[in-house]
Amino acid sequence: MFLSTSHNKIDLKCRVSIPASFRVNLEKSNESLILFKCLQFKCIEGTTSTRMQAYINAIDELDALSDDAFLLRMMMADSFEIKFDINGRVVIPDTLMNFAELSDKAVFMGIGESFYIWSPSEYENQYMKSKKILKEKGPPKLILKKN
Amino acid sequence: MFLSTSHNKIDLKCRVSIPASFRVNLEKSNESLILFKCLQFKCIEGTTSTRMQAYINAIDELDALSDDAFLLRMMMADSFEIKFDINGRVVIPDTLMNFAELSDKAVFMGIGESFYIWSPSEYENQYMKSKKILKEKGPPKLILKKN
DNA sequence: TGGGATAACATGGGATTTTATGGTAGTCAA
DNA sequence: TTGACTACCATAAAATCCCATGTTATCCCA
Repeated sequence: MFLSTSHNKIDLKCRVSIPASFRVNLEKSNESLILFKCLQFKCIEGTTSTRMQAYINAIDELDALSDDAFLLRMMMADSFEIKFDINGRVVIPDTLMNFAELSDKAVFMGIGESFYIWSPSEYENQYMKSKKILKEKGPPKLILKKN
Repeated sequence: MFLSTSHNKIDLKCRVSIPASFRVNLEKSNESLILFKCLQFKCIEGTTSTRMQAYINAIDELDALSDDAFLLRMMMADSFEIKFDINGRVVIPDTLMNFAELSDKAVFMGIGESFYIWSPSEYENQYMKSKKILKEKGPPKLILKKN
Protein backbone atom coordinates (compact mmCIF):
# COMPACT_ATOMS: atom_id res chain seq x y z
CA MET A 1 0.00 0.00 0.00
CA PHE A 2 1.15 3.49 -0.82
CA LEU A 3 0.41 5.89 2.04
CA SER A 4 1.53 9.30 3.33
CA THR A 5 2.80 12.42 1.65
CA SER A 6 6.33 13.71 1.08
CA HIS A 7 8.06 16.56 -0.69
CA ASN A 8 11.21 15.74 -2.68
CA LYS A 9 13.53 17.67 -4.94
CA ILE A 10 13.78 17.17 -8.69
CA ASP A 11 17.31 17.85 -9.97
CA LEU A 12 18.47 19.16 -13.35
CA LYS A 13 18.49 15.67 -14.83
CA CYS A 14 14.84 15.23 -13.81
CA ARG A 15 15.87 12.77 -11.15
CA VAL A 16 13.85 12.42 -7.97
CA SER A 17 14.00 10.12 -4.97
CA ILE A 18 10.95 7.93 -4.63
CA PRO A 19 9.99 7.95 -0.93
CA ALA A 20 11.61 4.98 0.77
CA SER A 21 8.31 3.54 1.99
CA PHE A 22 6.96 3.45 -1.57
CA ARG A 23 10.10 1.72 -2.75
CA VAL A 24 9.92 -0.91 -0.04
CA ASN A 25 6.36 -1.54 -1.09
CA LEU A 26 7.48 -2.28 -4.63
CA GLU A 27 10.56 -4.26 -3.68
CA LYS A 28 8.89 -6.65 -1.30
CA SER A 29 6.47 -7.75 -3.98
CA ASN A 30 9.24 -7.70 -6.56
CA GLU A 31 7.35 -5.36 -8.87
CA SER A 32 8.55 -2.63 -11.14
CA LEU A 33 7.19 0.89 -11.11
CA ILE A 34 4.96 2.33 -13.80
CA LEU A 35 4.41 6.07 -14.15
CA PHE A 36 1.65 7.50 -16.35
CA LYS A 37 -0.47 10.53 -17.01
CA CYS A 38 -3.30 10.62 -14.53
CA LEU A 39 -6.64 10.57 -16.37
CA GLN A 40 -8.43 12.77 -13.84
CA PHE A 41 -5.92 15.32 -12.61
CA LYS A 42 -2.91 17.27 -13.79
CA CYS A 43 -0.46 14.95 -12.07
CA ILE A 44 1.54 11.78 -12.60
CA GLU A 45 0.18 8.53 -11.29
CA GLY A 46 2.48 5.74 -10.15
CA THR A 47 1.51 2.13 -9.75
CA THR A 48 2.82 -1.42 -9.90
CA SER A 49 3.50 -3.41 -13.06
CA THR A 50 0.98 -6.03 -11.92
CA ARG A 51 -1.75 -3.45 -11.79
CA MET A 52 -0.83 -2.12 -15.20
CA GLN A 53 -0.86 -5.68 -16.57
CA ALA A 54 -4.43 -5.99 -15.29
CA TYR A 55 -5.47 -2.97 -17.38
CA ILE A 56 -3.71 -4.44 -20.40
CA ASN A 57 -5.55 -7.72 -20.00
CA ALA A 58 -8.79 -5.80 -19.69
CA ILE A 59 -8.27 -4.25 -23.12
CA ASP A 60 -8.56 -7.66 -24.75
CA GLU A 61 -11.93 -8.17 -23.06
CA LEU A 62 -13.37 -4.99 -24.52
CA ASP A 63 -14.68 -4.33 -27.98
CA ALA A 64 -11.51 -3.21 -29.74
CA LEU A 65 -13.37 -0.30 -31.34
CA SER A 66 -15.01 0.99 -28.15
CA ASP A 67 -14.16 4.33 -26.59
CA ASP A 68 -12.98 2.63 -23.41
CA ALA A 69 -10.51 0.45 -25.31
CA PHE A 70 -9.32 3.50 -27.17
CA LEU A 71 -8.68 5.44 -23.97
CA LEU A 72 -6.95 2.52 -22.31
CA ARG A 73 -4.59 2.11 -25.26
CA MET A 74 -3.78 5.81 -25.07
CA MET A 75 -3.11 5.38 -21.38
CA MET A 76 -0.54 2.68 -22.20
CA ALA A 77 1.05 5.03 -24.71
CA ASP A 78 1.48 7.60 -21.96
CA SER A 79 2.92 5.09 -19.50
CA PHE A 80 6.53 4.33 -18.68
CA GLU A 81 8.23 1.44 -16.94
CA ILE A 82 10.71 3.13 -14.64
CA LYS A 83 14.05 1.88 -13.36
CA PHE A 84 15.58 2.89 -10.05
CA ASP A 85 19.20 3.90 -9.70
CA ILE A 86 21.28 2.50 -6.83
CA ASN A 87 20.05 5.26 -4.52
CA GLY A 88 16.38 4.76 -5.15
CA ARG A 89 15.97 7.58 -7.60
CA VAL A 90 14.12 7.60 -10.90
CA VAL A 91 14.22 9.85 -13.94
CA ILE A 92 10.86 11.38 -14.77
CA PRO A 93 10.31 11.29 -18.55
CA ASP A 94 9.97 14.66 -20.26
CA THR A 95 6.41 13.96 -21.37
CA LEU A 96 5.34 13.49 -17.78
CA MET A 97 7.33 16.47 -16.48
CA ASN A 98 5.45 18.65 -18.94
CA PHE A 99 2.07 17.10 -18.39
CA ALA A 100 2.18 17.62 -14.63
CA GLU A 101 4.01 20.94 -15.00
CA LEU A 102 6.84 19.86 -12.75
CA SER A 103 10.09 21.75 -12.39
CA ASP A 104 12.25 21.43 -9.28
CA LYS A 105 9.92 20.00 -6.64
CA ALA A 106 7.55 17.08 -6.43
CA VAL A 107 4.89 16.15 -3.91
CA PHE A 108 4.35 12.41 -3.49
CA MET A 109 0.92 11.46 -2.26
CA GLY A 110 0.10 7.82 -1.50
CA ILE A 111 -3.50 6.85 -2.19
CA GLY A 112 -3.46 3.12 -1.50
CA GLU A 113 -3.02 1.05 -4.64
CA SER A 114 -1.20 3.87 -6.39
CA PHE A 115 0.29 7.29 -5.74
CA TYR A 116 0.23 10.74 -7.28
CA ILE A 117 3.13 13.08 -8.06
CA TRP A 118 2.04 16.74 -8.04
CA SER A 119 3.73 20.04 -8.57
CA PRO A 120 3.69 21.92 -5.23
CA SER A 121 1.21 24.48 -6.52
CA GLU A 122 -1.22 21.99 -8.02
CA TYR A 123 -0.99 19.93 -4.86
CA GLU A 124 -1.87 23.01 -2.84
CA ASN A 125 -4.89 23.67 -5.08
CA GLN A 126 -6.24 20.18 -4.66
CA TYR A 127 -5.59 20.22 -0.94
CA MET A 128 -7.51 23.45 -0.52
CA LYS A 129 -10.31 22.12 -2.65
CA SER A 130 -10.63 19.04 -0.49
CA LYS A 131 -10.81 21.14 2.67
CA LYS A 132 -13.52 23.27 1.14
CA ILE A 133 -15.61 20.26 0.12
CA LEU A 134 -15.17 18.75 3.56
CA LYS A 135 -16.40 21.95 5.17
CA GLU A 136 -19.39 22.34 2.87
CA LYS A 137 -20.54 18.78 2.47
CA GLY A 138 -19.14 17.02 5.50
CA PRO A 139 -17.13 13.81 5.61
CA PRO A 140 -17.65 11.11 2.95
CA LYS A 141 -19.98 8.22 3.62
CA LEU A 142 -17.65 5.30 3.30
CA ILE A 143 -18.97 1.89 2.50
CA LEU A 144 -16.29 -0.49 3.70
CA LYS A 145 -18.06 -3.70 3.04
CA LYS A 146 -20.55 -4.70 0.41
CA ASN A 147 -23.31 -7.16 1.37
CA MET B 1 4.62 -5.02 -22.01
CA PHE B 2 4.96 -2.40 -24.69
CA LEU B 3 4.56 1.03 -23.10
CA SER B 4 5.29 4.68 -23.88
CA THR B 5 5.57 6.69 -27.05
CA SER B 6 8.60 7.74 -29.08
CA HIS B 7 9.31 9.57 -32.29
CA ASN B 8 12.02 8.08 -34.51
CA LYS B 9 13.39 8.88 -37.90
CA ILE B 10 12.94 6.72 -40.98
CA ASP B 11 15.92 6.98 -43.34
CA LEU B 12 16.06 6.66 -47.13
CA LYS B 13 16.41 2.90 -46.91
CA CYS B 14 13.22 2.71 -44.81
CA ARG B 15 15.28 1.82 -41.79
CA VAL B 16 14.04 2.85 -38.36
CA SER B 17 15.21 2.20 -34.81
CA ILE B 18 12.75 0.22 -32.74
CA PRO B 19 12.66 1.93 -29.32
CA ALA B 20 15.08 0.22 -26.97
CA SER B 21 12.44 -0.64 -24.40
CA PHE B 22 10.40 -2.48 -27.05
CA ARG B 23 13.46 -4.41 -28.14
CA VAL B 24 14.28 -5.42 -24.59
CA ASN B 25 10.73 -6.64 -24.22
CA LEU B 26 11.15 -8.89 -27.24
CA GLU B 27 14.62 -10.08 -26.35
CA LYS B 28 13.90 -11.08 -22.80
CA SER B 29 11.16 -13.43 -23.93
CA ASN B 30 13.26 -14.49 -26.91
CA GLU B 31 10.56 -13.62 -29.40
CA SER B 32 10.75 -12.28 -32.89
CA LEU B 33 8.91 -9.20 -34.09
CA ILE B 34 5.91 -9.32 -36.41
CA LEU B 35 4.67 -6.26 -38.26
CA PHE B 36 1.28 -6.15 -39.99
CA LYS B 37 -1.48 -3.86 -41.20
CA CYS B 38 -3.57 -2.73 -38.28
CA LEU B 39 -7.23 -3.73 -38.70
CA GLN B 40 -8.69 -0.68 -36.98
CA PHE B 41 -6.46 2.20 -37.94
CA LYS B 42 -4.21 3.49 -40.69
CA CYS B 43 -1.05 2.33 -38.95
CA ILE B 44 1.28 -0.60 -38.61
CA GLU B 45 0.83 -2.93 -35.68
CA GLY B 46 3.82 -4.71 -34.18
CA THR B 47 3.68 -7.64 -31.83
CA THR B 48 5.43 -10.80 -30.68
CA SER B 49 5.44 -14.05 -32.59
CA THR B 50 3.56 -15.71 -29.71
CA ARG B 51 0.72 -13.24 -29.87
CA MET B 52 0.55 -13.61 -33.61
CA GLN B 53 0.25 -17.34 -33.09
CA ALA B 54 -2.71 -16.61 -30.81
CA TYR B 55 -4.40 -14.70 -33.64
CA ILE B 56 -3.81 -17.63 -35.97
CA ASN B 57 -5.32 -20.03 -33.47
CA ALA B 58 -8.28 -17.72 -33.05
CA ILE B 59 -9.05 -17.97 -36.76
CA ASP B 60 -9.47 -21.71 -36.41
CA GLU B 61 -12.14 -21.13 -33.80
CA LEU B 62 -14.17 -19.06 -36.21
CA ASP B 63 -16.53 -20.22 -38.88
CA ALA B 64 -14.09 -20.74 -41.74
CA LEU B 65 -16.45 -19.08 -44.22
CA SER B 66 -17.24 -16.02 -42.09
CA ASP B 67 -16.22 -12.49 -42.98
CA ASP B 68 -14.16 -12.30 -39.80
CA ALA B 69 -12.09 -15.31 -40.76
CA PHE B 70 -11.64 -13.88 -44.23
CA LEU B 71 -10.39 -10.55 -42.89
CA LEU B 72 -8.03 -12.19 -40.44
CA ARG B 73 -6.52 -14.35 -43.15
CA MET B 74 -5.98 -11.28 -45.30
CA MET B 75 -4.24 -9.69 -42.34
CA MET B 76 -1.89 -12.66 -42.04
CA ALA B 77 -1.04 -12.32 -45.70
CA ASP B 78 0.29 -8.83 -45.06
CA SER B 79 2.30 -9.78 -41.99
CA PHE B 80 6.07 -9.82 -41.88
CA GLU B 81 8.56 -11.39 -39.54
CA ILE B 82 11.16 -8.69 -39.11
CA LYS B 83 14.90 -8.98 -38.45
CA PHE B 84 16.92 -6.45 -36.51
CA ASP B 85 20.28 -5.14 -37.62
CA ILE B 86 23.13 -4.92 -35.12
CA ASN B 87 21.97 -1.49 -33.94
CA GLY B 88 18.37 -2.44 -33.28
CA ARG B 89 16.97 -1.11 -36.52
CA VAL B 90 14.50 -2.76 -38.87
CA VAL B 91 13.54 -2.18 -42.49
CA ILE B 92 9.84 -1.45 -42.91
CA PRO B 93 8.44 -3.33 -45.92
CA ASP B 94 7.09 -1.18 -48.77
CA THR B 95 3.56 -2.53 -48.40
CA LEU B 96 3.44 -1.33 -44.82
CA MET B 97 5.11 2.02 -45.54
CA ASN B 98 2.36 2.72 -48.07
CA PHE B 99 -0.47 1.39 -45.95
CA ALA B 100 0.42 3.64 -43.01
CA GLU B 101 1.47 6.52 -45.31
CA LEU B 102 4.88 6.77 -43.72
CA SER B 103 7.71 8.84 -45.10
CA ASP B 104 10.53 10.13 -42.93
CA LYS B 105 9.16 9.94 -39.40
CA ALA B 106 7.50 7.27 -37.32
CA VAL B 107 5.69 7.49 -34.01
CA PHE B 108 5.95 4.33 -31.91
CA MET B 109 3.09 3.93 -29.48
CA GLY B 110 3.11 1.09 -26.96
CA ILE B 111 -0.37 -0.26 -26.17
CA GLY B 112 0.44 -3.18 -23.88
CA GLU B 113 0.57 -6.47 -25.75
CA SER B 114 1.52 -4.76 -28.99
CA PHE B 115 2.47 -1.40 -30.44
CA TYR B 116 1.42 0.90 -33.26
CA ILE B 117 3.60 2.74 -35.76
CA TRP B 118 1.93 5.94 -37.00
CA SER B 119 2.80 8.74 -39.32
CA PRO B 120 3.19 11.91 -37.20
CA SER B 121 0.03 13.47 -38.62
CA GLU B 122 -2.17 10.43 -38.16
CA TYR B 123 -0.80 10.03 -34.65
CA GLU B 124 -1.72 13.61 -33.89
CA ASN B 125 -5.28 12.98 -35.09
CA GLN B 126 -5.71 9.98 -32.87
CA TYR B 127 -4.19 11.70 -29.89
CA MET B 128 -6.54 14.65 -30.24
CA LYS B 129 -9.45 12.29 -30.62
CA SER B 130 -8.56 10.58 -27.35
CA LYS B 131 -8.38 13.92 -25.54
CA LYS B 132 -11.81 14.75 -26.83
CA ILE B 133 -13.34 11.44 -25.76
CA LEU B 134 -11.75 11.72 -22.33
CA LYS B 135 -13.15 15.20 -21.89
CA GLU B 136 -16.64 14.31 -23.02
CA LYS B 137 -17.08 10.89 -21.50
CA GLY B 138 -14.58 10.82 -18.64
CA PRO B 139 -12.18 8.00 -17.83
CA PRO B 140 -13.07 4.35 -18.52
CA LYS B 141 -15.13 2.62 -15.82
CA LEU B 142 -12.29 0.22 -15.27
CA ILE B 143 -10.06 3.01 -14.03
CA LEU B 144 -12.59 4.37 -11.60
CA LYS B 145 -12.93 1.03 -9.89
CA LYS B 146 -9.31 0.75 -8.90
CA ASN B 147 -8.98 3.04 -5.86
C1' DT C 1 15.78 8.73 29.20
C1' DG C 2 19.74 10.99 27.19
C1' DG C 3 23.13 11.07 23.86
C1' DG C 4 26.53 9.23 20.97
C1' DA C 5 27.16 5.68 17.28
C1' DT C 6 25.27 3.74 13.23
C1' DA C 7 22.46 3.18 9.45
C1' DA C 8 19.29 4.96 6.01
C1' DC C 9 17.98 8.55 3.05
C1' DA C 10 18.07 12.38 -0.19
C1' DT C 11 20.90 14.74 -3.35
C1' DG C 12 25.06 16.33 -6.30
C1' DG C 13 28.39 15.41 -9.92
C1' DG C 14 31.28 12.89 -13.10
C1' DA C 15 32.39 8.65 -15.76
C1' DT C 16 30.60 5.19 -18.64
C1' DT C 17 27.39 2.91 -21.54
C1' DT C 18 23.32 2.94 -24.69
C1' DT C 19 20.77 4.69 -28.17
C1' DA C 20 19.58 6.64 -32.44
C1' DT C 21 21.18 7.52 -36.79
C1' DG C 22 24.39 8.37 -40.78
C1' DG C 23 27.41 6.07 -43.74
C1' DT C 24 30.22 2.31 -46.28
C1' DA C 25 31.52 -2.10 -47.95
C1' DG C 26 30.19 -6.68 -49.22
C1' DT C 27 26.69 -10.04 -51.37
C1' DC C 28 23.43 -11.88 -54.31
C1' DA C 29 20.41 -11.96 -58.12
C1' DA C 30 18.65 -10.29 -62.38
C1' DT D 1 27.37 -4.95 -64.17
C1' DT D 2 23.94 -2.73 -61.99
C1' DG D 3 20.73 -2.24 -58.42
C1' DA D 4 18.77 -3.73 -54.22
C1' DC D 5 19.57 -5.61 -49.91
C1' DT D 6 22.30 -6.80 -45.84
C1' DA D 7 25.90 -6.63 -42.51
C1' DC D 8 28.93 -3.86 -40.21
C1' DC D 9 31.46 0.57 -38.61
C1' DA D 10 31.40 5.46 -36.78
C1' DT D 11 29.67 9.15 -33.95
C1' DA D 12 27.06 12.55 -31.24
C1' DA D 13 23.72 12.91 -27.92
C1' DA D 14 21.29 11.06 -24.30
C1' DA D 15 20.48 7.89 -20.66
C1' DT D 16 22.43 5.31 -16.95
C1' DC D 17 25.61 3.88 -13.49
C1' DC D 18 28.35 4.66 -9.62
C1' DC D 19 30.87 7.30 -6.09
C1' DA D 20 30.74 11.11 -2.71
C1' DT D 21 28.48 13.83 0.89
C1' DG D 22 25.44 16.13 4.14
C1' DT D 23 21.34 15.33 6.61
C1' DT D 24 17.90 12.86 8.99
C1' DA D 25 16.24 8.92 11.34
C1' DT D 26 17.10 4.83 14.10
C1' DC D 27 19.45 2.03 17.35
C1' DC D 28 21.68 0.83 21.54
C1' DC D 29 23.69 1.18 25.84
C1' DA D 30 24.69 3.59 29.98
